[in-house]
Amino acid sequence: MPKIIDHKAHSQDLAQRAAKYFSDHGYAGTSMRKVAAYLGLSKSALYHYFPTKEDLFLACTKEVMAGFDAEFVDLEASEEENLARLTDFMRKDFGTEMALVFDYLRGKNPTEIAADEAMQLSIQSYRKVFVAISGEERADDVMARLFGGLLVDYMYGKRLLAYSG
Amino acid sequence: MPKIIDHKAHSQDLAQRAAKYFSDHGYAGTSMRKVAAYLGLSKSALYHYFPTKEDLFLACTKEVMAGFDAEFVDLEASEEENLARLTDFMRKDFGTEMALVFDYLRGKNPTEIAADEAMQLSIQSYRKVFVAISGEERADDVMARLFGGLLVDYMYGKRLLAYSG
DNA sequence: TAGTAATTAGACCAATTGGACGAAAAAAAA
DNA sequence: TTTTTTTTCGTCCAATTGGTCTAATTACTA
Repeated sequence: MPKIIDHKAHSQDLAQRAAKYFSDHGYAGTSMRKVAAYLGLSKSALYHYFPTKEDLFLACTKEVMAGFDAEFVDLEASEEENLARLTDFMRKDFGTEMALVFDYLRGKNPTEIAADEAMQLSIQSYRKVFVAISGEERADDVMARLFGGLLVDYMYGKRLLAYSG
Repeated sequence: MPKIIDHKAHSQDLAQRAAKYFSDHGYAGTSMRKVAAYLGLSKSALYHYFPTKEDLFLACTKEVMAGFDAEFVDLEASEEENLARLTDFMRKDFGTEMALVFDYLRGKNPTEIAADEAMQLSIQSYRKVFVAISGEERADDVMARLFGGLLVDYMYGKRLLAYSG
């Protein structure tokens, strides 16, 4: 009956690519027309996969927040080496991803954030990586230090504080 | 000749209040009409003070980024106490202020950020406070840890990592 | 009181927005 | 081939956008 396309897989692919546009332009700065053009399809086709703009945005944040993997850690390597690799990996998209996160959390109060499934899933999957690298006890502290280093570096526009390889 | 109003002081007051609206709604999500209504004046009046939307936004970021003072530090108190007070103070508006910063930096590359006067002025004024609290040598590290703690706490929706009073 | 300049209000404009809709095109099943 | 269902396209709409312009209002000076 249908065309060959795997609807779900195609949706995820679109959402993943659309995430870049959202984080580059912000939620309100992104129009369905423009993101459709960016993805190379018509507005109607985009609406076929995502009934509303918010549906698309939520799919995007899910894709971004999910795309992180505890297999990243190299058990052979030292903590230093692992943190340096992780830092380099995260630095690439830190600005755009944080912009997306702040857009997503905008207007939510702490209670709502704590209850937000996507956000909590995301940060827990980050945490797992730090537990694997630095152990349960020091994980939170190391995570805060690395995020903070990236944040301050981002605002400086320089590599200064974050570990690096 | 004019009405009594001090044009410059009035502008700054408007910008300071408008900053809240911008960080709550994002740049593209803020319309001149709505922010004018929020400020309690007409759109034309707002345009009288800020010729374009971008002028208003820049004035807002300047107000927010400038509003930080090295006199915050209590030389009598311990480092712990100073950091706890600073954390509590920054936690209040951390989400909205970071949202504004990320909106401001959106699309800029590291070189442009490093060359951006407002951003560099802002982070240096932060840094001064940390130098006063923890000394020149440890200032950057402590700053990164505190920012990171606030960031992770914000994403958790809980007080967990940041120092607190 | 009359004059003058800063301030405000409201109508107006072209462009863009999110979304709805019906019809065309594509590809599988019969 | 014919049917059926998914995917795509282009058009249309009311609402909102940033910004301009003219007219009214204000509060000071003379």
